[in-house]
Amino acid sequence: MANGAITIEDVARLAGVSIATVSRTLHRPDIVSEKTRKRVEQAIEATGYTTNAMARSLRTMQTHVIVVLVPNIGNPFFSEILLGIEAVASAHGFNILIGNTDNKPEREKSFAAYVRGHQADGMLLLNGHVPLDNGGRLQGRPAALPPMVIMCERIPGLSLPTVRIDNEGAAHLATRHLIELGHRSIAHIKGPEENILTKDRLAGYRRALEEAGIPFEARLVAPGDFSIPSGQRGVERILDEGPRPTAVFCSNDEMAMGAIVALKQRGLSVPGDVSVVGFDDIQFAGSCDPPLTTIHQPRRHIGETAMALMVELLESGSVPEREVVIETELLQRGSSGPPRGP
Amino acid sequence: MANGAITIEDVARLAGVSIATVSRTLHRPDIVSEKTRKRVEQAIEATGYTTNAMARSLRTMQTHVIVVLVPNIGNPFFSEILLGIEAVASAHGFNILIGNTDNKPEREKSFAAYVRGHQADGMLLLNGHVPLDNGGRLQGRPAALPPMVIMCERIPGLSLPTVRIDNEGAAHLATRHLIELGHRSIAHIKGPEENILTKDRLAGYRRALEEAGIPFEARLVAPGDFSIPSGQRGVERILDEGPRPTAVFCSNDEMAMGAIVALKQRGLSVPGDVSVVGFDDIQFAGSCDPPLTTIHQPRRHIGETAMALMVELLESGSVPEREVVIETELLQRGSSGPPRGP
DNA sequence: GAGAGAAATGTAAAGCTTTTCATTGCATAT
DNA sequence: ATATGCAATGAAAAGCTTTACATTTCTCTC
Repeated sequence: MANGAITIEDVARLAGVSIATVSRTLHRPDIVSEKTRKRVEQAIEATGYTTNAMARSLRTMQTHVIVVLVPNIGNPFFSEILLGIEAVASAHGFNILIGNTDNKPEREKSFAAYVRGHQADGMLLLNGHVPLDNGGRLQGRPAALPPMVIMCERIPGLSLPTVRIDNEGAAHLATRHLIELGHRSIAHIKGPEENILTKDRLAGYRRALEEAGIPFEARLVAPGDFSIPSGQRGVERILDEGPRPTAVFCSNDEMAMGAIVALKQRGLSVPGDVSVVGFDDIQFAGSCDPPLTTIHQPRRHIGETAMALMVELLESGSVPEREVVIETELLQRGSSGPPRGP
Repeated sequence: MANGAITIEDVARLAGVSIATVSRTLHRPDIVSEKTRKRVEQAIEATGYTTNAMARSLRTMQTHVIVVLVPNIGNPFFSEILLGIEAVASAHGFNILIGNTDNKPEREKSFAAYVRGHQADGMLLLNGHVPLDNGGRLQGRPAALPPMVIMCERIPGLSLPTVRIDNEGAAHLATRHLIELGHRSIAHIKGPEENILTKDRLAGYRRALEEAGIPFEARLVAPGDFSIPSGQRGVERILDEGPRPTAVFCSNDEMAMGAIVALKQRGLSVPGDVSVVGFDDIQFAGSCDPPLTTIHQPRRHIGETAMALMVELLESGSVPEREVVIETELLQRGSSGPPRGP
């Protein structure tokens, strides 16, 4: 950096006091006399001093930085959660370091090292798995886990504070909505195979069918990967393979938008011929044509809650082994309606 | 933190060497004998040691962290630029700290303090203005600016390395595209008033009209704020105020999508009655109905270029006073076509 | 086998802050 | 005037690393 950096010593010299007094003026102004405080403040102003955060962190063992592990910042779903995290973080004097993992284990580990290397106080996990290596250690660390809060996906077999939505319940709600409209042949486009979200949402879909006495048909379930094109492909596959369903429940909104594109391309109307329901309520869900019926996740709120839990965890030191389940909501918009009469 | 932290000293003791040797084993393994290196590596493995990044940073005066100031991470436009930054950063061993400013000066300053406080080596500015206070000092700092690279918007009167696209030229291209299709009455929906992007794109629009001998009509220019609803309002206002234009060039894609919604609501077809052209090529531009004709900005590439410039800046120490202009491209999709014949 | 030179290792300082403990200064009470 | 106590300040250690310089150990040559 080589910038003749201004240190606390420079300020002390200019103010004619010891460095301890400068530190106190900054940290606990009440215990320093008014006269010297003024002098010190002037000196700080004159020199343009700001405390070297590294040195402070080294001394206090606190960085006030929280790492957030995100699979993909490009995904607007995550970015709104980040806004919620940000808001609470900055209100409590924390900064967040966003770790874009791309689902690559080596990237996850590199960010986990951040916490281990004392560059961050804790970690928020939006990626659905803890960066643990075989020995049950976090990237080589014995036993004690750093402060962590799991977000959005259940991680089985690990008791860490968790914030999540009831994916199974919400999927059940979405599917029941279609059933109540009168649909009996309801397709589903899944998310990526290993994903827990995928499993939970599929389970909710199946339970709703079951409860309504509708037999589950494997033919009506297409694989997907949460992308728009995979939604298109999913619909095409289902249409090609048998009689047309009257509704499709997609595991996220992007795929639902892809599904609508594919249906339109085949000359089918939405919701006239086929109803489509998504999941997430992303930004464009209300503005596409037709506006998408979907499950609204209060993303901002999820982020806020998780960060609040982290702050509590850091301040109390204790680990509140708690699971917060955030309420979701079905937004009924234009893409779903009753099936065409017989 | 209170985690009986493992320090370099613990490793040294276990390996029976001095801490200097441990440090060297980590830093310059070539200058330590094979035998001791093995012993040290074993001790590191056994203790699960990782170097305390704060202490290292304090010593080396380098953090390998770059702050990126973003107005709004929620905006997918920015998030893809971030991916580009991320990619180059991690390839060079840097981490990025995303500073979501919400366009609030106090937040910008708080992140600028990060650089001043030696918690970051440099700053990438996506927000269009440098967090300078009156005295021409960066948040109180005299003279020397920290390493900064400006992205996406020109900042007048400041000679810092810049990466941007040619907004005026791209807007000109988009407008000329409509003119070449045969349109003569072309509306424009602007971005936020103070924004430089707004001005540049408006200028490009005007130049294209001028070159084609089409008189500029203030009536055909509506204000906007880059949001979907503002695009809707813009179109409604133009339609309400006079004869219908046959095309609309919007200053970004969100507003273009809003414009399409509003046109459809009025029973107008796109592009049959009115052509719409956007700007940015956001993720959903290709999947909406009709697919949006727009200016493609290679966002990832922009991010990569800027971060590469930053790395160069940090490594060479010199400030390459350079302006890189990234090429844009007109993507002709379904939302634009020739005007209906007379 | 001695000595020179190179290689390997150790010692200690520096980087900047916070904080404990000690000291100074002052006011009040005796 | 002296003692007592409190408020304000200072000196110095600690936090962990890197690295310049000093020292030791080794290798090779004569």
